[in-house]
Amino acid sequence: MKDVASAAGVALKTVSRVVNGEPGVHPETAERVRAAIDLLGYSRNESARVLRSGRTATIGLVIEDVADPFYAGLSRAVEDVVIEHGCLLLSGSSGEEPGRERELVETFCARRVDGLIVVPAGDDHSYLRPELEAGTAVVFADRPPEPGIDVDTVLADNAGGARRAVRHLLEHGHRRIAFLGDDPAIFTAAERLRGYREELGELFDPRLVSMRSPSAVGVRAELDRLFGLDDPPTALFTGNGRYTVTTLRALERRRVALVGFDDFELADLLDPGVSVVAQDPARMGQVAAELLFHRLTGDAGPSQHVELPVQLIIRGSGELPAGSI
Amino acid sequence: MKDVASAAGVALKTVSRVVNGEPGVHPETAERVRAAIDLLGYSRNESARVLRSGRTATIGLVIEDVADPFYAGLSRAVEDVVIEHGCLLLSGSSGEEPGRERELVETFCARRVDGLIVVPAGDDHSYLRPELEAGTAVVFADRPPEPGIDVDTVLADNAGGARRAVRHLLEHGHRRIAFLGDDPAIFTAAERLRGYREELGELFDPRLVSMRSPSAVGVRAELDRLFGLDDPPTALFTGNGRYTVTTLRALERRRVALVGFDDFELADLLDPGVSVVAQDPARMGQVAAELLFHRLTGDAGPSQHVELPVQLIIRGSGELPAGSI
DNA sequence: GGAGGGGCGGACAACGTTGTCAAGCAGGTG
DNA sequence: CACCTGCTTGACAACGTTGTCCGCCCCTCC
Repeated sequence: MKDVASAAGVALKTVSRVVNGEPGVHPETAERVRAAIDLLGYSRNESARVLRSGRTATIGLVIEDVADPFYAGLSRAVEDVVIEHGCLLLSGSSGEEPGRERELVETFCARRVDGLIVVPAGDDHSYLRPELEAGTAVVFADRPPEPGIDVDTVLADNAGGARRAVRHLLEHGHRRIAFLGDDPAIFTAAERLRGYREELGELFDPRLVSMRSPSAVGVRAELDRLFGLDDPPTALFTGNGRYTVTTLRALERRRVALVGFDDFELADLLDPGVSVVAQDPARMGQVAAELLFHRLTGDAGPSQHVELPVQLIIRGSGELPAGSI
Repeated sequence: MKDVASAAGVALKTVSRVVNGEPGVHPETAERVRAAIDLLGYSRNESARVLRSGRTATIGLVIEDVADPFYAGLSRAVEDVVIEHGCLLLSGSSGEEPGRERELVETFCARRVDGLIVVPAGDDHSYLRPELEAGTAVVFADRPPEPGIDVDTVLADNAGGARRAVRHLLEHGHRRIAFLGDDPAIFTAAERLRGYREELGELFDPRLVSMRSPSAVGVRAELDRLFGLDDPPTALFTGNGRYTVTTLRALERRRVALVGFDDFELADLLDPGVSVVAQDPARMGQVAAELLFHRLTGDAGPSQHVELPVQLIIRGSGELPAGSI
């Protein structure tokens, strides 16, 4: 900028004014400055600007894994809102490790991001307190923060979706419905289990529940166990997208009534099409980002908690009658 | 940092030394400084550090769309390498718009990223010249830069993959093989068309080629046109993952011999399983990031051009005989 | 006891930008 | 002609960090 100023024969500040489109610069002078800028290929140093102004125009996003379609969709939606507000997005995958989550958040904060969107991997968010007090805006998405932390949150209607899935299977005559889901330490998994249990009421049987991380081998073994029971399940409810796919693969084209949580590409092309309770990851990302920018533009009201609806999509697998194995 | 210094009763510089682990500080003093840091919840302002040192420890990634599984996989791999080097990742989706690509690159450069990985959307990369001269390291992935720009590049063996796919179909008795692909203005689409054409040799028939953006309606119409020909195709070769899925959907479970470029989740669960020529997006991201860090650690040799192999995966659809429609 | 040296701590400038404040200048008005 | 006003421009400090350089203190050795 100094070079531009001397090339244009003006003061530093005048160049700054031109670069920032501030008023009060003679059009002719501004033109001369712009010419010098082009000539020298100058581009403003954002680090210095940040240092001076305090605003980084950067948002941090911590998710579990960008390579997971759910989070990829969420990311893209967040990115669109962020760009629209003239900001950039720093993103990182926690890989479901609380330590990594914390590291990412702290690194983002050291870079003075204006706001954070976090899909938490762990339960302990006390490390966020100093940041919150320092005025960093934070929004949690998909999973809530630990109880003591009071920030804007966007969740899906996990329990309601599970109830809807189970009700659908009950309506098709099933009484023995198994649940295959993630470790209940994960909030969404626990919520879906709750919905499943509530909807089943007296039909609930703990032997029909299998919750662990979705390895192909593990799921296969669990299916063997379930179908080996005296009173085996006639229908399956799978607790997330990856679980649904792993289960379908383990079933090896056996036709079993099944409803999955989360939609996934090609669910409609399988035979039968896979009925699912669909979330809208893009909407979740969009809402989270909008809540964040609402805070950034000065809203200091009480924290908001948004619950997004889910939708049952009927494609065939959920409508198979009992006894079709 | 100033507050920490006065709280610990030392000079600014001493705090700086402790924070950076520089030698020459009495252990006891360092301990006092660390206590003050914890007490005040201090975290170093990276912007100021960048301003002073010039290194941002940030890499920019421009892709087409994070929500596309191919780029999501690539992103994740880039992210892993970047984190391993103690850096962060700024990413943005160009949405296949050259203007957006340019904007993203320029914004990243204004933030003084140490390096850039670009999946270009456009053909004109002259805007990169000043950045390259300014010493920003750049790697192109998936598609090459315009001819005049000489930078490290990672491409898949697009033409070879297409040849392999076509050869596979020829080996199964097909002589009328249609190609459905993206606009040949896109490098990868053009290369795949070239491979298709070369492998077919005299069997090549321009009426069997359909290249446009993959809308559901468009693909349906093209299939109608192709199958309405006097001498209709007996097999399809689809030019990328999205095209393959759109085509499968348009086929409405008609059984047609098909090989797709790009692997996709659930390809194995469809009936028949979809044979594909698979790229490895994670490997591409990893190689691109490693090339970049190689440059950043001082390699000034001639630009490198890596071609990644592709792999034919046989699952059933590519092995259907002619006349099975 | 004094000189020399090593270990440690501190003062200061600089990175590139922007906010504050004031100066210069032309034109209009009393 | 003096004064005021409004427009344009510029000088300077400050943001928080790090690199350079200097000085102090204590120890050791002569």
